[in-house]
Amino acid sequence: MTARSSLPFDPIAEARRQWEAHGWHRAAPGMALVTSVIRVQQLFLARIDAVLRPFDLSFARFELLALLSFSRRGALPLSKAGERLQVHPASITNVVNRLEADGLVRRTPHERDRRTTLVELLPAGRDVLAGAMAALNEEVFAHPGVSLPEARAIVDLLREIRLGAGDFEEGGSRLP
Amino acid sequence: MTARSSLPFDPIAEARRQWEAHGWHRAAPGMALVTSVIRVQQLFLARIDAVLRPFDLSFARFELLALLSFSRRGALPLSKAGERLQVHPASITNVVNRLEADGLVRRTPHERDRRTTLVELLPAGRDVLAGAMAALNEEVFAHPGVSLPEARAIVDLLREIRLGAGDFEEGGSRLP
DNA sequence: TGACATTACTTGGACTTCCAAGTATTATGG
DNA sequence: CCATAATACTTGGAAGTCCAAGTAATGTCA
Repeated sequence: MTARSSLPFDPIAEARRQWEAHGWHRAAPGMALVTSVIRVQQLFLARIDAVLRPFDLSFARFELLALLSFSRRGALPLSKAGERLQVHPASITNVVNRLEADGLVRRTPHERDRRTTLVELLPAGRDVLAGAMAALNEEVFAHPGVSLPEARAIVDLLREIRLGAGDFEEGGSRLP
Repeated sequence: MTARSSLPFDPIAEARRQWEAHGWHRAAPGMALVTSVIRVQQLFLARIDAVLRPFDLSFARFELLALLSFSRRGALPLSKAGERLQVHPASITNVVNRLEADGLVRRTPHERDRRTTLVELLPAGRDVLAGAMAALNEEVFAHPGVSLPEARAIVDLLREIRLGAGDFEEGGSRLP
């Protein structure tokens, strides 16, 4: 679970020192930022995977179940799901295959557009999701490792990065 | 490269709305934090991979080359490298296999401890690293998508999360 | 209408990461 | 000293991701 023994020093601070020592002053802060984000993501994902393992879910599979449960009809085109979860179409196919094999969702043809396939949340999927959601909320999301104001601050700052990267449009309407 | 079309709204804000609507108030901020970190990591990693592709390097391979270049003798035990890069031993084996096949590093037996294998940076590896480092610094690290004070703020906040997760010990000595 | 582009999904392959188990070597304690 | 534990690395397998290419269906424009 990437839970190696803890180091006697901050590896990112050490890396920054190396960058400065080599004269890469303009890049050092960005390097520290990028490396920090990657590392914290690893830590979060390790915790998430550990919590979801008893439910036989990966985070990607959990996200798809959650997304479907929030949709009006409990069903979405694969393309819409991939767009919302920001993953490659092939990955969606893979995730849906797994969930379908476990009986948590099923594929349904689209009524008008025969290119499109819908993923539909099944009752069994809703049950598994409920348990996984409670566990994740309690064991990970409720204890992210920083105070509430700090969490808000990080989310706001990271939002700027996502916006700058063209992840979404500022101030759009609702309606997914 | 996970560079799907941009959404007309912020998917994380939308998710938070769903959490609140379901009464999961205690978990909503943490959910937004965790999801933000995961998404920004994907964005950074996509940019990094694109820049490193011409050098035939993954970020993991780049990190190992950089780590070796910073070490006094240009060589480290596999175990030390894995510890510093915070990855599974099997992953280090894999990364070293790739770099060795490309002639960028080589394995060397440890003089005293015959269990241990050293990875040694070869001149070809140093050359490739120099180019990749310049490209990464210029094209990614120098433009992380936020201002310098904001970058510092994020690094400091994320440091708290890493520290709380037992990633490293506060105020240790230098010496990697 | 009919060629051509676009969209939606699937498939196969290359990579990567992790875990579990196995081999080899070194350290430890009675 | 020797059985046992711990450490270092490798291997094989399961998952997951992405890309490139392929099939099928729909849209577009002359």
